[in-house]
Amino acid sequence: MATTLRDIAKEAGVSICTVSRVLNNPKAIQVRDETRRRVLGAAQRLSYRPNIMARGLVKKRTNLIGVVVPSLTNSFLSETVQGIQDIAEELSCSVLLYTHRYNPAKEAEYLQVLRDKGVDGIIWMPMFESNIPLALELEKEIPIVQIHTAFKSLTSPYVTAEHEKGAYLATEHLIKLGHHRVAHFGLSDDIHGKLRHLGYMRALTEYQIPYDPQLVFEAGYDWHNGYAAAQELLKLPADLRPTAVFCCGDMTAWGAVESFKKAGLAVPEEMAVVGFDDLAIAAWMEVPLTTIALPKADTGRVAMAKLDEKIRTGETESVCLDVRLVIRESSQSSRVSNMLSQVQTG
Amino acid sequence: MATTLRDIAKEAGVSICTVSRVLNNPKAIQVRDETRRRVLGAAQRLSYRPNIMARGLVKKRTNLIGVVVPSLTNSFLSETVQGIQDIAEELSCSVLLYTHRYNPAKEAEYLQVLRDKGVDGIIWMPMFESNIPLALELEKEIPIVQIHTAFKSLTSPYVTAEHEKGAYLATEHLIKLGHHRVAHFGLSDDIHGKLRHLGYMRALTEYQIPYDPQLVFEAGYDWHNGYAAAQELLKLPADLRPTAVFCCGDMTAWGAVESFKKAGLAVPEEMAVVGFDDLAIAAWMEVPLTTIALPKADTGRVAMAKLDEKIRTGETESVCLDVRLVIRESSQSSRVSNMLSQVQTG
DNA sequence: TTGAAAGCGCTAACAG
DNA sequence: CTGTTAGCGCTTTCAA
Repeated sequence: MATTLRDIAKEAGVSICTVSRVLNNPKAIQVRDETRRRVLGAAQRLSYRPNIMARGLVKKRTNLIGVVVPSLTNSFLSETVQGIQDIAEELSCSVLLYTHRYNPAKEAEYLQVLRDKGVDGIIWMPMFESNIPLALELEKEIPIVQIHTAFKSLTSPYVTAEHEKGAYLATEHLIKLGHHRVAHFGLSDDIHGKLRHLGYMRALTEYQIPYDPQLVFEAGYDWHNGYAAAQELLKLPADLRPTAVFCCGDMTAWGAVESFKKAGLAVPEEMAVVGFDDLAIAAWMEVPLTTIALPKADTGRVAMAKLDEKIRTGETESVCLDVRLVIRESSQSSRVSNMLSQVQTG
Repeated sequence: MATTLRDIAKEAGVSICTVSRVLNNPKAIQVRDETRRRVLGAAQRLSYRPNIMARGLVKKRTNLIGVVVPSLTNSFLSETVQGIQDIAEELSCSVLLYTHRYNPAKEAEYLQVLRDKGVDGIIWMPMFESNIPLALELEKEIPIVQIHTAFKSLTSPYVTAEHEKGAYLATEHLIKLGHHRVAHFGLSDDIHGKLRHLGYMRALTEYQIPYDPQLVFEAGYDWHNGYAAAQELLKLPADLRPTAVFCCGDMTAWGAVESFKKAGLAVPEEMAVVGFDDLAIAAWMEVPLTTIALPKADTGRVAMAKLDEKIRTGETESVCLDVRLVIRESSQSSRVSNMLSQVQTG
């Protein structure tokens, strides 16, 4: 059986409460040195470890936070979770992790389970509007921070990123490279997809390039989606074919690149491709991928810090983190990029 | 404030203990129907949710398990964790996740924290021998299941996979394809690396191919390692150059393939490549990668099931899960593979 | 069929 | 400086 305060008290010949005092106030003033030494010695000898549940029961604080995300089999989210963990550790707080795999009922269930477990707070990537009522209920009882996306009808703070701006930067980059027919592979029924599409549109507008709906292809975030969309694109008559495509994600872009290569199109010479996310693979592709770097781990880190603030002070601000255009070779030949970098450094 | 048993008791006009009885024994015999109804009604009305910590305190059971792995930014491990979660959910048990990022001190710390938190059991991917003494101590107090690799000096059961056999199958596959000079990119100071190297050696021996140390290159599991090892390999004089290489991981293989392509070598025609792991990317590469499929999610699922068994019965067996050769195009041209499949189906 | 009472291990006033 | 007391929310004998 684990040793308890009582055991130490007996061993040290003091009261339980004195033991508690010694153990909790690292530099306590209110304990005689001699006593302190005895207690510490006994604790050491009996290799005492506090019972977190008992402590939690009385302090109403578990040092446990819950995380609810759709999945981990997605390097994007796993990096975010990693970021959460990093800060959680600094705050010596543990992470209870739940992945609902895009199942609305599970998302709801996990949120509730987390509340029941008595976690101090929840970091949540909201996916289903159907769970808004539940979330409204929960956020009254427990601090919540939304990540990556946010239901604005909740009062809980969020940590997101400039998706729209990222899409704008990506598209602008292609336009500045001289492309006039820029396609977009993306999703129209998804929050991030919509924002990225919006950024794409804004760039076209600002650079006075007419919007051609034929150049927008529905495609999700998987490799296969990109591959398929590229196949569709290649069916366009030669004179309508775009010379560049902005993809909603790096995996999509990768699939597209493979598809283009298979069709005999050189990337970037005959088809420039830009992705979104800046996953590790972007740098490893045969033609390294130009993309938009999203704050993956940072989102997690900031969210955890905000949650902590919210738990302690009851308040915290939302933030929208910045994104960055990462220029590699899939959008331009290295000759061009060398010229560009000379211009920049010159 | 959350509603407690006391609130319900008052609302229903019964004792706290009766409430507890009703709520815990779904089909209890020992409560009058009328009473049961009143209690259930009150619980409903007050939207009661049990306080897990209080319950845990008295039952000495938290329905919490701990998972300690090196990292999540690794699709291999994130799939395993996903597998653990799947079964954990069925057992309605939550997962406390810790990633130590290959830091021995943290691994030790997390293991202890987990014990302190009062988790019912731990699933652990052991990484550092320096933590064996601690583990020996811990396994006396709390059920532990090792995954992916195992310290045999612990009595804790493990769930691993046939790495040696996988390496054997990969190498054998290349040999059967007619390759006589098969290189190996791998790690010599890592458990999995050693096993894979062993399997490679065994295949050579069984097929009476002399072992040439010049063909073994030290390379870790990252893309860059494969890329670098391939560069080294290409420095060999033409007559010594191997025609095939078995890599210790899919990322390594990917890096190698890119390196070969950049050097003008066609894969698989001039250089056959086989990986290990069967990550999602293996199927997406320009030349889909032949590889060894490891039970990633299954390892997690089985481990969680075993841990549960161990928690409940005190005993459970170790297992070594099987692996599978997945033949794609990086090891053989599609003509050959077509011929092969005809042979198989004919 | 129900309730009273003890206690899980810990913290936190309040006295001494 | 230290001990006494009460209680967190729940389960669980043991009686009634």
